[in-house]
Amino acid sequence: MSVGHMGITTEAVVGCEEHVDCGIRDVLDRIGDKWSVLVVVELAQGMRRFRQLQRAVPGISQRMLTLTVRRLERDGLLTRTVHPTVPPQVEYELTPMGHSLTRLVRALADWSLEHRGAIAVARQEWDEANPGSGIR
Amino acid sequence: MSVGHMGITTEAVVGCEEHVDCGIRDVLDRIGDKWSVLVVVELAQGMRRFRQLQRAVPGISQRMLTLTVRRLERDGLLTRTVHPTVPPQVEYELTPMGHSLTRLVRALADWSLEHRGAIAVARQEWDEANPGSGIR
DNA sequence: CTGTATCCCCGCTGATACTG
DNA sequence: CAGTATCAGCGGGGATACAG
Repeated sequence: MSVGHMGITTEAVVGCEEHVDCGIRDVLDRIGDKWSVLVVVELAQGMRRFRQLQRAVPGISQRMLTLTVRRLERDGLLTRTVHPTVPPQVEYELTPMGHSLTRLVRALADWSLEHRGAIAVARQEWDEANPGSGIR
Repeated sequence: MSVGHMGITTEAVVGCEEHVDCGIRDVLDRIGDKWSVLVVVELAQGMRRFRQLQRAVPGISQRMLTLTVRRLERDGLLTRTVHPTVPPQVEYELTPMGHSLTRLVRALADWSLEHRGAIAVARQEWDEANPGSGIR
């Protein structure tokens, strides 16, 4: 490995003065939960209403969708617009910061698609070499 | 029915157009836990022994370090080398796939450092606008 | 030093019922 | 439609003790 990693990582490297955690836990605490990234990915395609979001994210409950969008709104990653109509109509849309997050999420998806095969193989081999280990 | 170990994910790639999850949950289930990325970041700098890792990752317990490295080993992200010495000596090192994950983690860190200020502001404003909401 | 084995708490999440 | 309220279950993760 070459001595100097060039490119976009300089900022993170210099910001990493004290610990191994260079703000990484901050991001993961924010989007590492079960539903946030999925909601963000759906909203990356444009404005969505509550019910639309729930249909687009298979398996999410009403409660968890509410909690997820609230937290994303709190962090400034999306906006929530209430139209005082009957029936009520609430629109969710990513902020510019939310859109910047989608680029990160895309990188995650790319990495996953690129390596999921190799990981599946590694897992199977490890499980065969370590029967009954209890590790998941 | 298990799809099998040999299939390389053409199905997933095309399926990415249909579902909001393009393998994103796979990655997050793998590195979205409390300690994995921190261990990976430390190992990005080179081979480490068990005790070294524990000292480098503040707050991690013996139990969680063991579980974390086991899971990373199982997924083929690091290698575990046991030297039959007294006292025992075990070395952990990232695989090439583990190193490729490092680039992803750096992107996370970059994004975090770039936006943590804005997020902190957004949170404070939201909390002031929504007192006693219970959202965290 | 490098783990295993238990116990246990707490918070995330799902399910369900209810409301404006 | 878009939530809120409440309860229950499970699993992640910490503390501790023990072992090779």
